[in-house]
Amino acid sequence: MEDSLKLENQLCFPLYACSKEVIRRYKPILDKLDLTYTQYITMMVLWEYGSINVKKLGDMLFLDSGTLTPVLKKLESKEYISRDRDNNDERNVIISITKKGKKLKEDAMVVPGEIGKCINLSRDEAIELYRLLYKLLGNMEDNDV
Amino acid sequence: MEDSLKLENQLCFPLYACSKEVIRRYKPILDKLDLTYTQYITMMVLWEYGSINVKKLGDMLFLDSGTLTPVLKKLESKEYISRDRDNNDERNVIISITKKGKKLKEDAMVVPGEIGKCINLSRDEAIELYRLLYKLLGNMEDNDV
DNA sequence: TTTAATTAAATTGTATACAATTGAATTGTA
DNA sequence: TACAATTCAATTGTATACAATTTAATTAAA
Repeated sequence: MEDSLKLENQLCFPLYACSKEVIRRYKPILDKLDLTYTQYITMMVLWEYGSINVKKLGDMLFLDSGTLTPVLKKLESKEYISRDRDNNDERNVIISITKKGKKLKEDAMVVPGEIGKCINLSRDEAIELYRLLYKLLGNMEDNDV
Repeated sequence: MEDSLKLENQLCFPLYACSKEVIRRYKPILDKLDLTYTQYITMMVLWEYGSINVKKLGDMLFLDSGTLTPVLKKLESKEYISRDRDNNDERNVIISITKKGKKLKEDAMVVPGEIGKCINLSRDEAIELYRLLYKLLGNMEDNDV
């Protein structure tokens, strides 16, 4: 294939560009909550589960401890979460949401709606995009193990 | 919406996760060429156009000079590109591919095929994903200006 | 035509990302 | 039970990303 190295013929590039551009759209919205995007998706897991250890959190977010540790320390300093060693297995650190962290969810409720405004895909398209992304994600995980 | 803040209900998150995972798949392949992903997509533009200024390159790659300057200095140190002020407008810096940079393309020809192996979408699905990503990207650019 | 506004690249500061390594805890096994 | 292998979080080192600022060059406007 002569053109296989053209930027416009890549599937990965629009994926990469789209991801960054969407996250850029999050910034002004999340700034009001004093959260970064990484902190926001971390809080999302905590809003849903209340507490979870770093390993499982990393599996969910596709992030390793090298990335998560500083993010979690930051969220701890903002008093949205607490970090404690697991007494049953001291290797694990359990992250738990605080009262202040739970309260933050109320302010965050507006975020998905705000982001939705700049997505501009039809409902069917959004569903199809979602399906394809998770299919791709699943395929790649299989090749891992 | 009660569940609008659940991770699994986000469209952005699989976009973000997918982008990172695919780029992670590039790493062992690009390591052989001693290129990072950002350096690789930069070289892609240069392989196609030969020379381009930093502003236009940034528009194409969705990257600003804060990101590009160090990437370009690195590629310059590897002698794949040269950086020169534009004599017609000294504000611009023109990036040009070198002989060594052109030669690198031969080795890079295998990359798209290697990546293709871990994508595992049907041809129709890949085309549809590509379409949706560029549609989303286009929509967001409109809301910019 | 002198000054004001704009533009482009570089710089600065903050926040990811991730590979590789380290150190402590736990598990598996001889 | 000892000890090797594994696991987890943290650390280290490198490379992005991007907002905001700075500096130099160019363009617009009074």
